[in-house]
Amino acid sequence: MNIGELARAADTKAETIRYYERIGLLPAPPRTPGNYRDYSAEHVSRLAFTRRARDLGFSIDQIRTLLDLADQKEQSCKAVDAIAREHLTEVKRKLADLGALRRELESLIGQCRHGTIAECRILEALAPDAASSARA
Amino acid sequence: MNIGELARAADTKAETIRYYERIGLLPAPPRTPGNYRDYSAEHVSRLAFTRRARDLGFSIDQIRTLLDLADQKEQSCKAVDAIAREHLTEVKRKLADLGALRRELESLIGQCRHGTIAECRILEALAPDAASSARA
DNA sequence: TATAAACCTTGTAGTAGCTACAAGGTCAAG
DNA sequence: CTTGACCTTGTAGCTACTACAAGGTTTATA
Repeated sequence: MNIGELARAADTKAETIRYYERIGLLPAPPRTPGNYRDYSAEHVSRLAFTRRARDLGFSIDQIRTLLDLADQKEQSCKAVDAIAREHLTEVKRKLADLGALRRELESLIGQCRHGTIAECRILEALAPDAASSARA
Repeated sequence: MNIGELARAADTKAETIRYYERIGLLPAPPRTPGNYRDYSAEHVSRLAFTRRARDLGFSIDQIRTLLDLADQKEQSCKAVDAIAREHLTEVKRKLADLGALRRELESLIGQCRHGTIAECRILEALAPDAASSARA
């Protein structure tokens, strides 16, 4: 299976696959006589795992660790759980930040009086102490 | 006022200020005889505006436009309002995405049975069709 | 058999928004 | 007059790709 076929199988781009190989996330496959990469089913599942984890927002480094862990069948899954929880915490933090941001933006927009730039409340609100740039 | 003072005044790093100058976001100030940048109050408020807008998640390009608009006092503030609304829409989209992500992660973590890697539900759930990498 | 289209190869540079150096110049204090 | 804290430029690094250029391979068709 060549790189284009793998790309279609795992819903990725060929360039991304080469990138993953370069950074050591996906093992380099054997080559055909014509120097094409020749992938197996193992590559497909490893790449599919990676893509799914990326969709869920795990970083490349976290995925690298997860893939390493996945190969140690006898170990406890504590470390896996820890990575997932760590990521969840991060997602919750971002949610809180974005929620606050949303409220701020809505308040900003709510102040618009549809007048001229000179009396624009949005620009005023953006200039914290509003010394000059929006009023000078 | 030199770059360090401006940095403290606008809660930024000197390197960031130089970067903003390089990309044309902050106008290049005059220089002292010793070739130090020499900033005025106008620079402080422009930078403060920029930082505030960055904190609210506006892109550098959006800020560039906002700063341009802020100088056209007679124009209507429609364009300003449009940029803010566009950004709010984007923030809402991200909130929805992150919310969905959070639910997925919570469900993932809720499945953990604290056993071995071989029976790890998190890893299983991450491998979409779970062909081999997590089970082979 | 020729040739063109559709693939593949490598390497490099670009994206956003900074941040972190290195190697050197300037300035204020003691 | 030296020490240390500043400043200068230029370049490379960060994340996770994406896009291209210049060339080689394979496959289909005329």
